Amino acid sequence: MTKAPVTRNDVAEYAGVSTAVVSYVVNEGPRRVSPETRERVLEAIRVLGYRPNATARALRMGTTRTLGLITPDGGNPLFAELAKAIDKEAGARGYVVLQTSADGDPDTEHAKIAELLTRQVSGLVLVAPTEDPDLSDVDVPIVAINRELPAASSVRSQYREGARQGVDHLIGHGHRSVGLVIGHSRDGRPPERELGWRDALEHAGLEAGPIARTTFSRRGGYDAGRELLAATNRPTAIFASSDLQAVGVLRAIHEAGLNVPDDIAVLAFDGTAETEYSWPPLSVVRQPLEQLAHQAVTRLIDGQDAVEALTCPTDLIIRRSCGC
Amino acid sequence: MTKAPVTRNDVAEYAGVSTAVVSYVVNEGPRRVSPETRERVLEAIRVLGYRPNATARALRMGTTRTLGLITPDGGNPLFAELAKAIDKEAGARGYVVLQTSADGDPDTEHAKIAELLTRQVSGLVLVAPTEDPDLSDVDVPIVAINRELPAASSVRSQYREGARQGVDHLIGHGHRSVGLVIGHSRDGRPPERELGWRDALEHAGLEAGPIARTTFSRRGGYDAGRELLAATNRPTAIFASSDLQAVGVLRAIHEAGLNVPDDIAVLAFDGTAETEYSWPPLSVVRQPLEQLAHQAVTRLIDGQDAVEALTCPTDLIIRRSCGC
DNA sequence: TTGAAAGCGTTACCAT
DNA sequence: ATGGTAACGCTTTCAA
Repeated sequence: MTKAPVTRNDVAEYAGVSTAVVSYVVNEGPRRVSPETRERVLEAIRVLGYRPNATARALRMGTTRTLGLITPDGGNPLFAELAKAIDKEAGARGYVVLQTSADGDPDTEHAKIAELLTRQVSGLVLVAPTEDPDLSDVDVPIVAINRELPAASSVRSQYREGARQGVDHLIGHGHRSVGLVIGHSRDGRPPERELGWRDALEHAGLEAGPIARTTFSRRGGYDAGRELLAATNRPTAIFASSDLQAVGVLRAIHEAGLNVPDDIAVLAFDGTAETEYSWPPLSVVRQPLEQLAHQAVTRLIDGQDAVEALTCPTDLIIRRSCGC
Repeated sequence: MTKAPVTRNDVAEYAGVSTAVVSYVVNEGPRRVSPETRERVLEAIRVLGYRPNATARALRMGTTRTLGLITPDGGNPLFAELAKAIDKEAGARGYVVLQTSADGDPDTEHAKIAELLTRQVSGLVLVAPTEDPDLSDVDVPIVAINRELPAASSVRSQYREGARQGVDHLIGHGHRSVGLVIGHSRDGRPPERELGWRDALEHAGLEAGPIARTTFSRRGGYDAGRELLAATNRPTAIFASSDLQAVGVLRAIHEAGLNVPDDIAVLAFDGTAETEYSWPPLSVVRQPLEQLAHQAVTRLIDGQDAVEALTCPTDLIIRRSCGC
């Protein structure tokens, strides 16, 4: 259980070589090692159960090969799925990820960033939404996902285009009034998804339907759903800007004794696994989480200084809630 | 963006003291420092933007204050919520957590364990279910959550008692036939939750209802649900051993045009957030994730060698799917 | 109260 | 092809 750790010194001694040689065989470089010596070292490593100490290596090399990931809430399925994708990408590159939640609180996020920097992460992934943190003294590459950060690279889903495509689809079903459930604007400007919703309506010559602004949560969606249902101009379709909200909307509709999609159609943005088994299964505009993860990790590790935002197209997934 | 890192040496120089003194003030020990010197050092730290290098510290101290966490699937809400709870507990103790998924694959889990050990984690949390890994050369404390591991401490939800309580509740509603949706047995023995289900039935003098064995997934639950509905002895209530499965069961029932709970009652084990907004909201036996997390982290950090299993009681949460 | 220096496990340069 | 060794940034003992 708690044996004394085997160091590279022990291996060298056992194999009758210098520590440098052990290093050469462990790292397959930078110098060649004769086959027989190599074999001896390998044998020593096996016998002794030697495991290289990544901490010492990191100190020496100046890189931990560790990524830091901060999401607003690790318990949120969207962020959990994103995190999983990031871990997978990182793992494929020999990186490991320190994941933590900021609880949507700027101070907490700031503290977490500091902690991760102290831990010498090689790069930082910051996921929306939280207020912009102070990044002035950050000395590692950062990429923001679904979030615009001054002086940080950013990778995003095409919120606006995706939303528009989703709402277009709803309109295609003949709906003339499409309600919107969306979060509160963070920076005073209307959120991208709201813009996409407007784009679609406008293009179809329709009036903007009722809007319910609420939190990005199931509960928020539920409240918003009730609000929309109670409105004098009750919409015949609802576009929810997140899965969580959509699920809440669904509950509100069920409670009202209404049917989805016959009485009201629903379409959600995000497309986490949960939506596939809601009742009815939700048609969604799916965020390309794997792509976002891939791009983010690639940028961080390969250090494309490209600070310009990269946007990834979403995917319209048709299920039952839209009326297809 | 990429400035040269400020070391403790720079601080010492700037403050006109030795590096030892800087250490004393940063760590508030082990020696006292005169107020004015201390102030100079603090000032230097502030001006220079010095951030201690945790890697070097870890090397010197022999501990990284980092926990490793391996779940079968970080995208699974249950594990995501557990991970969040663990991160919170760890964070409160100044620890940070390296989280990764094993995809339910023993080889992957083994590889991840090796990677984390190389990273010198101070402790390892292994979450069920995967086949037992080889832990022989692990030299850090391990705690298994909801999983029995030879030579590892373990913290678990009271599966059997919780299941029994849930099924008892169903029986209390007058159900005489309670079906079971459960995973495949991993070690040949019947799973705890199945035992609990049997306990309740037996105690009530009821026959064991139909059982559908499937995967721990929404899809698995859906298939199992259809199976149970098609059975000649269709049960009037179903106990699902996980949220994911319950959600699948719900879908199968809806598709069959049946009503929950009027035609069939459903009760699930786990109690993740998703169940609160399913339709209808699921009554659940909730796993005490925060407690599990707290106990696991405490054991790891404080190193209670107590290898005996600790079990935490579950919580019966009544919502609508049981018929209350 | 403060400073010098050893040493944690590596890597890689410079010798040999 | 291999060995000796300095250095990475830090903590802490020992001396002053």
